[in-house]
Amino acid sequence: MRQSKLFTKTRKEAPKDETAKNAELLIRAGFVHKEMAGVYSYLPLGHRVLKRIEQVVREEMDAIGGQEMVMTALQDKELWARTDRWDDEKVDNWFKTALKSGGETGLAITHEEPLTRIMTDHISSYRDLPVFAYQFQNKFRNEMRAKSGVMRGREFLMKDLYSFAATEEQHEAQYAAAREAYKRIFERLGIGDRTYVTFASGGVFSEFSEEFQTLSEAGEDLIYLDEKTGIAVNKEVLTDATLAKLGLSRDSLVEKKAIEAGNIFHLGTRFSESLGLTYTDADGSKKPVIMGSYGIGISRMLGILVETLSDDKGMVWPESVAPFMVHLVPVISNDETVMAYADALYDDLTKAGVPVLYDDRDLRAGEKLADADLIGIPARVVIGKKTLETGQLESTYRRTGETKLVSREELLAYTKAAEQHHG
RNA sequence: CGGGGUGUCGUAUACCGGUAGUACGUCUGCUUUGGGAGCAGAUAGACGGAGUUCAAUUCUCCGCACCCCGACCA
Repeated sequence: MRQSKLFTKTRKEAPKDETAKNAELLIRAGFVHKEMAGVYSYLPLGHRVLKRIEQVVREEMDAIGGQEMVMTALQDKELWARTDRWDDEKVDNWFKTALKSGGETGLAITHEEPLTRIMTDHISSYRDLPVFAYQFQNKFRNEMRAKSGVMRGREFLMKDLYSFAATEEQHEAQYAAAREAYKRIFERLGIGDRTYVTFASGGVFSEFSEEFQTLSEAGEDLIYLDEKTGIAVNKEVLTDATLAKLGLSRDSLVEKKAIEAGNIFHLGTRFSESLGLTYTDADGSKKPVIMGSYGIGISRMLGILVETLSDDKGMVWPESVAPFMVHLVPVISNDETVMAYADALYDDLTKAGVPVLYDDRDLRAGEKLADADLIGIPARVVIGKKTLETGQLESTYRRTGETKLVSREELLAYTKAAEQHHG
């Protein structure tokens, strides 16, 4: 992509009403636009990252047998009344609206109910189980207080996976598979080393749920981490009884701020029983389906990556989700030879399938380089007089700041390796 | 939802019951070109509605929006 054609622009200053680092940088770099508190539009660069995060998640969901689908945002009030999750007394963060034809609808806060009902059309025998189904879909939650930029929005993109099993063993296997898939996802997104499986409140369905908490000063949660074992406990369930159950001692725990990157739940038969999702077992008996649900906030992940991986110059995208792999920056834009060289290189790289952002704008070096640092593409290739003389490409890696001279072949090999390593 | 705070060009600010100014940014042109350069010109603002007043950005009231702390957060 030629940067001169990119409709978004960078800015030197963040809006005065943004204090969250993720929102400041994302807005300054033109990745997102704030519509109102907790509601953000995703502009081309932000959208590219979002799509790539989605792709990493999709691959891992597919790898465990997940079947992708997409459900509606508008919800049937009657359905939710059957599980007692429509009443404002029970669930207070619905966006509800009147239907012109009479009645009422609401925007989905989650999708256990509709999917369970859908499954009643398709699951009737133990032979139909197990099933994993997932989607990427906007969720709407009427939060009392939106904050932390894109990490706590009223409208946000979420991947939600649901599991349906015949037996407890089958369910445990599904749960374990999802848990492992989540670990791989956070690993691939570059935050595996600072993301911990954390015991948290299980809600009404089970004693505990497991959260994937990413350490960050911007975190809203407090977790207690046993650094030796890597086991963590959310403050909300930190009791002596819990610690005893987990074999942890208070003395070895350190308090850390963290952001919830994902959460996985055992749902038991709570939904299948109230919505009549049953199957006939081999012996002819009717049984409720055992369910689980597993969520990752995709748009929140964008914020987590900015919060945890950026530096004082700007964002630093991991290769797995970067909007482009290479930022091609000719630094003497009034030099025809330099620009011709850069043009040709841009064409070659593009033809070779390398996603390149080409800064063909007529600006001075300082501005281009500052923008490149802000946008955070993994490899920056600077074209200047030196390049013309040596034919070597001056590559700087955003994460390490390391600069080295490489050949075109080496640059291609790097992008390919990055592609492979991170999928 | 409880508490606190803020609304003046995009940002930071100034002044004031009487024509709203400055800096930076942004835009245009020229010069310049390896880390946000220079010159010239231009653009753009009082959150909204009532009220008081000859006159309101300024005072009063009512809204609205945004931010922060807490609570909440399948």
